[in-house]
Amino acid sequence: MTPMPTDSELDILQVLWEKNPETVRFVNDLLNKKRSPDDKEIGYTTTLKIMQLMLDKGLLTREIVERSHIYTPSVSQEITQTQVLKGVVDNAFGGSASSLVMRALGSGGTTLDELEKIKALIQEIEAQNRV
Amino acid sequence: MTPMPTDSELDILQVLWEKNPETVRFVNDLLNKKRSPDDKEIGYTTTLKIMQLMLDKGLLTREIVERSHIYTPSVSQEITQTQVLKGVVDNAFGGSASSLVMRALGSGGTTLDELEKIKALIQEIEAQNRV
DNA sequence: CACACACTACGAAATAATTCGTAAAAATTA
DNA sequence: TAATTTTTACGAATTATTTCGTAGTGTGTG
Repeated sequence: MTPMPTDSELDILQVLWEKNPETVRFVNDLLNKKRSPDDKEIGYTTTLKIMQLMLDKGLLTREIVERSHIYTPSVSQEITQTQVLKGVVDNAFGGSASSLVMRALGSGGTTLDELEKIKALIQEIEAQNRV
Repeated sequence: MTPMPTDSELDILQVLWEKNPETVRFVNDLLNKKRSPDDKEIGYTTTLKIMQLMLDKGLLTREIVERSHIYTPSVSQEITQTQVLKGVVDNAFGGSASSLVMRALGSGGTTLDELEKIKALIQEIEAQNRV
């Protein structure tokens, strides 16, 4: 299995999952656009270095198109998010996924619309379980 | 605000939230009992050092009882879990708490019983919102 | 062609987190 | 009371992560 991505690596993966595939330049520009204007810019070579390390670790693949490197995630968003979540459940929620869910729902930040979707998912899981 | 606890700090906080308040010896023993027998033991002074750092950061307080130091968390489980969750939502779920919830529910690990509790919580939140 | 520009490679510094050794002090035990 | 044990304090090594400077290479422009 690929190693757990670090925080900066997750920042980069999030860009690539959305915009995949892309160049270092593109990723770096977008990361800088996203961050609050008061903290310091990430240098281009910083992003480059991290993406090169991710390549070594097997988190990304790349191909050379017109002498520029184009990166693609080699780990899926779904698997990675599940992996991250498992880490957090263990590390901060005593292993209980449901207490994580309850905490997430309880601290606001979920619209009524989203609650509907979540209810629908629960129905689905229950139906699945009933088979 | 207190800083975000590191991974080892969260391990310790989890013990103290549950068993609070306790000594370094107790925490260290319990942490070692919990971990898989194949990875190396955490040394007593390691746990001691981290708890001392946590004291400096304001994550713990302590009092001296019969010349032994007794530690108590000075951050609540609820606030800390919310803080950790916010970090993860930003760092791995593009800021969407509901997609974190859906992922957590989707990857199994939730019993029917827990699903019921979650549904109840959703009802409650919806009722709240309807006011 | 010479210069400026964009890109990659890579070493290494800076920062953060974890781990432990050793010393000192106090308590218990033999 | 001497030896052993328990505990805290603290410096320092180790490991992981992030950051960047500099050099090299190729492209295009004036």
